[in-house]
Amino acid sequence: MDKAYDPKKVEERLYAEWLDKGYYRASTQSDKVPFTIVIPPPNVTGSLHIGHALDYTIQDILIRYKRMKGFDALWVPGMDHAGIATQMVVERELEKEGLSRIDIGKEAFLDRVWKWKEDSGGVIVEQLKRLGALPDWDKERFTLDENLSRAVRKVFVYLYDQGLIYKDKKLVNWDPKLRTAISDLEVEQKDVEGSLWHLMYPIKDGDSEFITVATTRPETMLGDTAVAVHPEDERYKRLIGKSVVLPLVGRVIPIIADEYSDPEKGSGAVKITPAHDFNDFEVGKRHNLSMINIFDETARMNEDVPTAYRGMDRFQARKRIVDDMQSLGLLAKVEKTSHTLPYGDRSDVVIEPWLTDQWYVDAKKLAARAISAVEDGDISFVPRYWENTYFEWLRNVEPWCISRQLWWGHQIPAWYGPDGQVFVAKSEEEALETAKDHYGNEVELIRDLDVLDTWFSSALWPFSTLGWPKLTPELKKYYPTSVLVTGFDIIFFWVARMIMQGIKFMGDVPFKDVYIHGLIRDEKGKKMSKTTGNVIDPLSVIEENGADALRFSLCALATQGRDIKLSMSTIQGYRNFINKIWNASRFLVMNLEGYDFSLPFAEEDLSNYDKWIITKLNYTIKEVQDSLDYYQFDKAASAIYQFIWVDYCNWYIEAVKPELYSGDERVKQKTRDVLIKVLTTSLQLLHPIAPFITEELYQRLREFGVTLNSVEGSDSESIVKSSFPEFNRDHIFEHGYREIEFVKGVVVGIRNLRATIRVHPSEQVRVVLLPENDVIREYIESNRELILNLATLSKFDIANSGEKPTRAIAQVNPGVEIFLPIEGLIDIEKESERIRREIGKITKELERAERKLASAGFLSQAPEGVVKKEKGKHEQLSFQKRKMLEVFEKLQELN
RNA sequence: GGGCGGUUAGCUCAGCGGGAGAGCGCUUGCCUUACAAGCAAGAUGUCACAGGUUCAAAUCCUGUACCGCCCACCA
Repeated sequence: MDKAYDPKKVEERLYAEWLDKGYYRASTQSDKVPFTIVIPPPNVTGSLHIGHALDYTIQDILIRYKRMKGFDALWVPGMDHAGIATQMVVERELEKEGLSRIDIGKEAFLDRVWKWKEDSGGVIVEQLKRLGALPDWDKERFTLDENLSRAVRKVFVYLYDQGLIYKDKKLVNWDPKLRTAISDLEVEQKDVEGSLWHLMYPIKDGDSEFITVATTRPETMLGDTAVAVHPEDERYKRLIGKSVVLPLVGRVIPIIADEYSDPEKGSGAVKITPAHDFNDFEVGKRHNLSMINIFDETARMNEDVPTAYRGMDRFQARKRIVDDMQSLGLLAKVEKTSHTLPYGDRSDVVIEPWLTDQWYVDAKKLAARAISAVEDGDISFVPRYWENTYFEWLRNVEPWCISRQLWWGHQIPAWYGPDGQVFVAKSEEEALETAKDHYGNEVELIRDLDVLDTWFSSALWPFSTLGWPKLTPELKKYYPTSVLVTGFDIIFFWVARMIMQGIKFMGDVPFKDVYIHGLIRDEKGKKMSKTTGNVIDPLSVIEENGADALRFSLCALATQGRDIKLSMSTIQGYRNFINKIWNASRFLVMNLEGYDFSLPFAEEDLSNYDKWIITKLNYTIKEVQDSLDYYQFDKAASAIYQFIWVDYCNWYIEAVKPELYSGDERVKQKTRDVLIKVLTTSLQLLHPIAPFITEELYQRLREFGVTLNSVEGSDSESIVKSSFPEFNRDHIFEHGYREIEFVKGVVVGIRNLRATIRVHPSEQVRVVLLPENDVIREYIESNRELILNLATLSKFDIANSGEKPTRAIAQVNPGVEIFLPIEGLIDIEKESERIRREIGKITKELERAERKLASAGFLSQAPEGVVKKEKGKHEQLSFQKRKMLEVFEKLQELN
């Protein structure tokens, strides 16, 4: 074996093998209990970033874990067509050729998109493989697949028939760059510095009288149809009912009274532009105001504004209007102000409220059951506090605008007759059929040009990927899925909508748990972004350190309820851990030559440290299982890390080396067996997190005859299919465990003394141990060899009380005094300082124990076990303190 | 304006009613035949602050401060 682990020599080969052998497959034929995850489908335009890496690593860990636990584990992979994102990519491509989608037309454009998808879309799928993720590739889905599209149409028609989807003409968030409506969720509020312009509107027939309104968007004045004041506002009461002449336009518009007008804000009078402001729209409806649209779809001034401004961009028009108002002397003042503006999350341009016909989902009606599903515990969020966020949003949910004026996506299944009558149907044939009935004769229909919001189809993902609307065996077996793993940023976009649709169409929740992980940030806590240049690219991390190191890092950092700060040095630390396992295995392999696995050993052959490591292993198994069952990935990782590195490598292997090199074949046999058993079990515990190295090492050990049981039976050919270790109460050896823990303390004590006087490791020293009682004397006696070996001593003496060495440095452990006699001079000052510090520490703890034991309340009200423990602690501490004081006195005598 | 999360070692974070922990970093000594991507030993804390509950509080409650996020509003 190489001296260091080289992931490059391993990962690609093993992944190909897993594919080849079909380990990823779930099967409806199997009678195992299903465990299902559907992947949050990445955009077809996407490439793997570190956030994906976290999301998929967690899912792969769960799937691999459950598969080993004997579940029929299904992980459905797939991609999202990502309407806007994909259309933008292809449009940019066209732009380079000097073309626009309008130039080539819809048909040709869609052909281009599909071609793009075939050629360069979906690279993320290949990258998933680099990560070691092993979903069921046979079940890969795409949101525009025929069956998924069928599901979309069926859902649309059904909801339409129930009145839960409807068409409405009102203000929407209009993205003038993408030229489409977007939903509330796709609007980002940003703080910006702007101006507040106070405009003077002349009162009609008023003697050069003006009313002043304030606005941050002066260009919208061209669409003003009223000025509103508060009915109780004394300043303006007398003007109510009068009119103003809208400057630049000349339109006469009324001054109306409406509670919406806030006397505290601006001038107290507010211009009303019903076609371009959500609040004004409401005011307009209340007062029957006309709605004058002044923008075209790109937010340029249209034909309904004075000639001077026609065709102007909105910001150009703004400047011009302000200038014109100023020259007319109608600009009262300009204030600097900071306010928030709506931006499109994709286009990053300012959104305009625009009056259009759009399709809406009545989300409020669907929300009720989605709320109760979580309230009733049919779905649990992990961590739980996300439920509040979920409730808050759903309880105040607004109609969901689902139509998009794009080309790439699911075209809305609605057709219009000659008179504008709408026919919603699953197919054109059906629509024609219905239309024929309606009109009494055959007519031509025109299909709605809009497509659906991408999230409309992803909301169906948990059941559409399993075959719905067909009642497939997959749908029956794997729905509802077990857990959804995702980030908090799409709780509204996706999670809530899946729950609404799942309950509506399947009559059951789409998943039982929702594990919400944090966002990955850079080491300083900043969001990673390409423009800041602080991104960690998972693929180059894999290239440098291997997929296992990346996966283990992400797992170890995946604590609940916190964002993750990731740095390269952290990853390197875990890379070292992966390498450590490699070397421990290498050590074993070096000692396996000519070894016969067929010879069993009996439990009575086990030494106390065998029992100690087996006990530790069992506790670790329990810890790992419990942690994974409750999505505590960090705990699982650290339990394994601690066990393998500290317990197994640093203590057990070191303790066992002499036996391994001894001539006693029986002992050698036993030791190798324990070493191998513990290592392979550790590899299994680690496998869900670090699949490559564990498989590689298992394959190498198999060459020596090592085997693992598979979930189906004996001798698993791969660790992927091996059966996850189970906690075994019979393998908890309390006595041996405690004894070794004591011995470890003695060893550390001796090493500590050696380090204090800087004895060279190879230099042999004599040590005297003075046990407090016979039980401890026996412990020491029976572990003599172990102590000698681990503390690198040639011998030590066990003294009786009264036989303390006079010239020695000392250390007091619970139950035993440790002396290291010194030939030369002791640096009394330094040594005194060390002991003083020790005594100080002990004293502090002792005082606390004394205080507790002196409290009547504690003795009467604390549980018995706690009191007993406290007494034991007190006893130990007073022994340590007493003896340390003696040591200290002796030291002073030497002085 | 409403809500959520955080504040523990130099850094990153566990712990969430009964002995303040880990990793990294730091100090010291070691190339000890698995590993220097390593081994051994060590130092480091008003657990943000103020009250309260309790025999017992980093942990539970109330309030404050600061940091971060989400939602809503802004003429």
